[in-house]
Amino acid sequence: MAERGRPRTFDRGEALHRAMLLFWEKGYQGTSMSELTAAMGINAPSLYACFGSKEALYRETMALYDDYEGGGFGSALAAAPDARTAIETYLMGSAKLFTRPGKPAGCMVVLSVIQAAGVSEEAACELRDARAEMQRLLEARLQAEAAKGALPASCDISAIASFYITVQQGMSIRARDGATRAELEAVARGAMAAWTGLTRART
Amino acid sequence: MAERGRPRTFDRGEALHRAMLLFWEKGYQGTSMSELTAAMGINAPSLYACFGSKEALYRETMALYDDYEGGGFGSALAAAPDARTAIETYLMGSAKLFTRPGKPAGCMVVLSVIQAAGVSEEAACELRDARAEMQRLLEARLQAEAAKGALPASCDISAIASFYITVQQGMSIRARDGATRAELEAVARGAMAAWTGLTRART
DNA sequence: CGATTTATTTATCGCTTGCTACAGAAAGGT
DNA sequence: ACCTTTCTGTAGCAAGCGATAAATAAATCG
Repeated sequence: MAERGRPRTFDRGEALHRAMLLFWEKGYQGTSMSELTAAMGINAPSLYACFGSKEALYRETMALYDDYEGGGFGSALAAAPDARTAIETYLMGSAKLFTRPGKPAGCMVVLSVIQAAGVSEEAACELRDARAEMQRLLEARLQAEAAKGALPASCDISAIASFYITVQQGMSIRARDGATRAELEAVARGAMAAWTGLTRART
Repeated sequence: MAERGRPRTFDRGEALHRAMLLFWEKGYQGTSMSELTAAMGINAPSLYACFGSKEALYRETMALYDDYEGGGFGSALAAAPDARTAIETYLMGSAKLFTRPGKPAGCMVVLSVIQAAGVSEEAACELRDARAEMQRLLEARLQAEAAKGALPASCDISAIASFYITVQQGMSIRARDGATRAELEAVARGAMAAWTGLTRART
């Protein structure tokens, strides 16, 4: 079953990647079609034929980000020997991810809380779910630790997860504001200083 | 020295306040002139005559926010009996500020890291300075505590300030994402659990 | 009063936005 | 060869953007 018709003259994945970098940096509304077509090296009709619409393209770049840029945290959390190490790895990994040279600072999913303004309600829900998923992952890891008996049954797992998620999201903003990797790592270490207090059994 | 010419038919402060709420909620690019004029109850020429341009209006709303909405933290920090209480008050106050019913969620200055996209370089610097000012305030309060001898001389004051600023900025995002005041307060308490570890003398 | 000053209304301006109609080009199918 | 299918470039759509020109209205000044 060979492909019929005139073959595409550009690499779809490469074009998608370039679109992702633009959306990541400037948000949905902040990125115009002319910027997109210029960066992707194609004309508007090719973009629409290949991706459907600006919003569909945006959602696809978000999925690409989830898979290749923001990813790996789920397995990393599971692989860590204990929950404390898992969360520390999560924060230290975020510090590195948020400050990679040549890539926009901060996390595309986190910043989309604001950057996705103008997108449809449906897409906004998708993004919100992606954010909630991270909280769910953290809670699951903590729950597993509690099941092992390594965490007091009385401690508030969702509050712990919420705290570390908040720190990580704050790191996204700080990265956007110019914070270096070293600064973010110091923040991560600061957050880990709360571990003992957070996981102590309730009185 | 009475005023010459036809008097203005709208209240400048009231119009500015309404513009602030719009910019706060939707950001600079996300707010259009037609939305502004509709919300302010005036026509475009009145807006330009009174405020100069969309960007000038934006900067003026930011100043208004600084004075009346985000303000009070400087004096609150100084009034607290000790640095720990000062920071706890800062975070708990933020939790309240970020979730006031009838007002956009989160902090206008913090969210401007992203929401101010499209604004001039000069205005962006102003906003960045406003953010840096908060870090400076926290550091000054910690420094004062250290001068009293209530904080080990060896602890890293800028790292402590950086950590709590990051948490507060993270809370802004969480608020935008729908977090309740109670959730944010739990995060604030979580951050305070790091205090002992952060302020312990270095080994 | 008339002259001056300022604000308001109406009706745009030039430009960019996201998007698409159309004609031509390059492949496979038969 | 010819037809079909798919992609590409040009050219342009309606709508909205930020901003303004011109005419009118309402105040003070002399």
